[in-house]
Amino acid sequence: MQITVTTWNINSVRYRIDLVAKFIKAVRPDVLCLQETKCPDDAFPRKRFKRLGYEHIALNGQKGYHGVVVLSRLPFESTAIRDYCGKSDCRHVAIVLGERAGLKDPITLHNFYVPAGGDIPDPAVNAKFAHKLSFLDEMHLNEALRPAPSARAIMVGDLNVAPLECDVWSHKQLLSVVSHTPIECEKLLRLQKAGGWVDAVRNKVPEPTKLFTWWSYRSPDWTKSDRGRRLDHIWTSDKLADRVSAIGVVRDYRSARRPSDHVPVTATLEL
DNA sequence: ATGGTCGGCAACCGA
Repeated sequence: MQITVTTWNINSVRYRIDLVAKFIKAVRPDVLCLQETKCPDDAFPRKRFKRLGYEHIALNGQKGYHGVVVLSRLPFESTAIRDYCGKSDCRHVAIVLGERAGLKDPITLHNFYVPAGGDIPDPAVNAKFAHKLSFLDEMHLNEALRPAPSARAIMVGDLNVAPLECDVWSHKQLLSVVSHTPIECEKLLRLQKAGGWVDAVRNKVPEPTKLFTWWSYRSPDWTKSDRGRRLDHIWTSDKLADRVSAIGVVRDYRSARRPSDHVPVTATLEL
């Protein structure tokens, strides 16, 4: 049995619903995890996704900001939402795929949207950066994000950190740019290690090959200089690490009409 | 060195 999982920061699911539909028709992932849906749950385009084959939907959205969702062709056993940093700002949703999806051994899947952190990389003067660091600390300490060595789990999302030198267009020029500062890279890699997570994307596209999933809107032509960053991630628990057979990053979606600034990242698992 | 662009939602916020 094969399962494909996609993560994509869509920057308004309603504004970009046709682009998502196009991606679905081309790739047909079993599980589609979106971030920055910017959509209250009661306004979420459920019917459109059901028609596209995604009958099972785990929502955590709100008006205007942030928001995450897991859309699944496979039925799941349960869903969970957790608040971070004492805020109900819709940055996490989890599901468990189990018997109903045809899996004897269940898989827990977490979908995250880590705070971007603002512009100034100093928590003393920038509350947004302080929030981001606290969020990463809470992820580090959360027992639910430390699966047992025998457990099957997946973590995806816009983690808003490009932790490796080859995850950014220029390591030196981005050392003091939020998303690639040493403190956030260390915190992300620390929680990855503490949870026993394996970077599924880097297992397939190893260092030092550059790989990006995001290009700023503030660049007249993103293809000319290719100044991207790898902010979107797919990790698996150690138990699943050798089950990942393919990774796809579809850069073309950055060139779509009315694109998101992020592109979809897809993992194929052989179960 | 600086400013550059998005979407939501109706003046700026968050990115």
